[in-house]
Amino acid sequence: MLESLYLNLGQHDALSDAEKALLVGAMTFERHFATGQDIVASGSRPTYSTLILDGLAARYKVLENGGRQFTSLQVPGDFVDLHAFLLKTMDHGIVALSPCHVVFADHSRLRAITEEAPHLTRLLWLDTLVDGAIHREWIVAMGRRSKTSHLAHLVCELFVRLQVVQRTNGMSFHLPLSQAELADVIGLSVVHMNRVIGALRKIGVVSWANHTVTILDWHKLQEISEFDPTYLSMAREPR
Amino acid sequence: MLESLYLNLGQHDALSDAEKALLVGAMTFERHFATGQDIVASGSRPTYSTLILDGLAARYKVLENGGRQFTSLQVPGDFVDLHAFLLKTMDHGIVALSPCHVVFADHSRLRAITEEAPHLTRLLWLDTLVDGAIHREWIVAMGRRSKTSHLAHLVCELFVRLQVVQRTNGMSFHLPLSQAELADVIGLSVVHMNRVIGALRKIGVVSWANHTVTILDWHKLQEISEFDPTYLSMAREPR
DNA sequence: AGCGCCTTCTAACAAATGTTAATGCCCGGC
DNA sequence: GCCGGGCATTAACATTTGTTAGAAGGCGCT
Repeated sequence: MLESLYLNLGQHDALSDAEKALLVGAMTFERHFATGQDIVASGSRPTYSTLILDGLAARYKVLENGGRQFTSLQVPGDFVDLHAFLLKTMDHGIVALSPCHVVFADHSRLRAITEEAPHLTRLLWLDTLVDGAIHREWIVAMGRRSKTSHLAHLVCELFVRLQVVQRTNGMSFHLPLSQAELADVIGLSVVHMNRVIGALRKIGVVSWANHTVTILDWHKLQEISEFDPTYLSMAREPR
Repeated sequence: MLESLYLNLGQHDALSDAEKALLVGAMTFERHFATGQDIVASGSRPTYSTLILDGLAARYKVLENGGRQFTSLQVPGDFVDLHAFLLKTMDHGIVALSPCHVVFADHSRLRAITEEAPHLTRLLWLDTLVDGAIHREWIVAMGRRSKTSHLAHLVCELFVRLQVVQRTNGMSFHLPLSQAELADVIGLSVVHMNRVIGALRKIGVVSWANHTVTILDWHKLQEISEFDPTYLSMAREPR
């Protein structure tokens, strides 16, 4: 059941069978969320952390003027609120962007892992560090890239992350986001989001229809976005 | 010597004397960096992590067109590259924005802490999680706040973080950033950065001169920026 | 005091992005 | 098959932000 988690953690360093067993043992119950449902509410203090088995979710904050900003997209194999294990209080919400199948890991069992399994602890820590590295890349994209480049970068990132957990199909992947939702990822108005997607299409590097993105020219896409996957720490080495 | 680190980690949960001793034991040698010097180079694989004892530093990435974006500001008590302990390869550089006094912690000794001191490990992990929470807040600011609100938020954040490590003076703090550097924080052109600072001044919520920021109206500043310190996890509770 | 350099600040204009509104398309419910 | 609602797309116009250029201020150095 935890295959995608093994793929996610295992891309950085080898996972032993004992460690896999500890992860299985940390899981309590499973649940399904419908599109648009909150998986974790902002301000809550969960006593478990949520692992996505299938589906797409996102962290978000809402401002007083009603504006919403997604701060991350979460794919299968991601612990969407592993940080709440130590941060305690959620400072943001997490919403299902597609039907999501998740499983909950109890904080008490995660704590036991930190007491007894240092290597696995480091891998979980690393998982949150990669999260931070992705945040930094988003900050750079928002601050200093053109919007076209930003979107291209996002496509590259999602493709690579989904490939790790075997959710790509050739050079295509499913992206169940409306343009309004995408605008809340990039930080744009819907109208301009539409223009930017049109620009990427026009260049001919991607086709984008029916919520399916197909990369037509990976090399050029990478060039436009200056995408360098170093920040995803995909090298398998002792951690 | 590590007072500011104790203040930083200790704001989240109590630090025992044994833990403080472990931290002291992890430190190897000290060093000074001049303004503008790189403390850690992008692409390097450091075998130690750097703790700021005094001074201001920043993480940054540079794009091909020469644009630079800071992805975080680091104050005394911050481990600027604790994440490199597990990420291994630096995907960004770290530069001194003022004269910096730092001390290096060997990765082998940090690793020993993860093997032997679970609670201290969780506090160090937490430190990187707060880092991530700050990143998320920056993403929200870049994506959905007005530039004035973004700058106001930054002022609030820095004030609170500096207060924790006792680097404020009443409602003032020293911010040794040129407007060009500030523009690389917010993601603006220098000219527009100047306009935005002018706007904040005009509203009368801050005075800003000689690299010293004084908050004249905390309440209004907080209102403009919708600053809510929850994300900094300043509550002291078991972690 | 005078010089050179960096930084702040302004102006004028150009480009990017937001807003409002309208159109057409697709898809599910009846 | 028809209707209604959400979504994608486009247009026209407003606002924000960037660019280029230059003036003015501060500050260390000689």
